[in-house]
Amino acid sequence: MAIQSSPEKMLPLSEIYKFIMDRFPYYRENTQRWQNSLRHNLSFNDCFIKIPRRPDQPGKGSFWALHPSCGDMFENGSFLRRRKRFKVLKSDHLAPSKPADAAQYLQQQAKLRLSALAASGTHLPQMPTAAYNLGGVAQPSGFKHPFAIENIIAREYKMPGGLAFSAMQPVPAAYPLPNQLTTMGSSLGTGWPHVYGSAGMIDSATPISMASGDYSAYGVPLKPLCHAAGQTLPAIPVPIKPTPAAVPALPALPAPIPTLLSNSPPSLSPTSSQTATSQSSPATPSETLTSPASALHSVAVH
DNA sequence: CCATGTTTAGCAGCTT
DNA sequence: AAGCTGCTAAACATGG
Repeated sequence: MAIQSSPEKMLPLSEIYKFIMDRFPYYRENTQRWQNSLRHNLSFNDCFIKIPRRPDQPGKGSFWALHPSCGDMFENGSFLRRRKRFKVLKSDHLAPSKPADAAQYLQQQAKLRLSALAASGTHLPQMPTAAYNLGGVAQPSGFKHPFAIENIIAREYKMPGGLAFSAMQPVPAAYPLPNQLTTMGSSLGTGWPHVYGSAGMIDSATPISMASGDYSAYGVPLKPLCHAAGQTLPAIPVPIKPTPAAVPALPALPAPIPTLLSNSPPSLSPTSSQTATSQSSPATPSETLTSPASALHSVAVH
């Protein structure tokens, strides 16, 4: 999420930390645990690649980006669980494989995107590193996917099926919606559609039309959300299951806090496949704060 | 020194 | 049941 929401589709570790903590109060605690996990996942997963800093970007550590070919990795647009393990193939010639190439590629694409934005008169991000719109930016389209991050983190989310739940703090989110990640990636022939697809919003005033029939009674898309034009659209945190009760990390919070990428309790996220399919009883607030386990889409290899 | 990055390991839950 | 996935812990290396 953090990487994808950044203007250049790459972020230093510290910015990823910041992104997570800004959005998900749960992760303002026990930082050592999940940050270690995050680092582990970044290095361990082939879907994350390191982009060396340019000389004019002094600082510690590299930038992290998504591998060009990992676009189809997540199922149904959910960040919760990968469709399959992403492994870099030797035969993957469509996308840059060396970090240096990837860096050049990213920067090139970012320029393309920016110039396209400029040409279209689209508002450009004022602060590149803060482009996850922490201040809250209205989405250009009226379409609000039920799984949209803004819906998930809205204080009150009403499930299509009528199940209401209270979500975390009203942190405005600007995580790209499906309509923002449409065609451009593929039109550029990048082989990195989910990364650069956001450029699609530049000139695509037409959102992906999502007929109501595309959703089940529980708000689960009957059609894959992220494979319009064969590409992966952004996903949102989806809880798999409730976690054992524990002391709430942030007792002051009025409501459960969705965890970043996975393991958030069912009550938190309408995007939960379990919520949508088999899980019917909402988790208690205490459950919601127990398992940080989440987010990071790691691949544990055994 | 501390943040960052890599690697190994173990456990739990889920999928096949 | 076996394999896979996700999370966490921990040790260690590296670099600003």
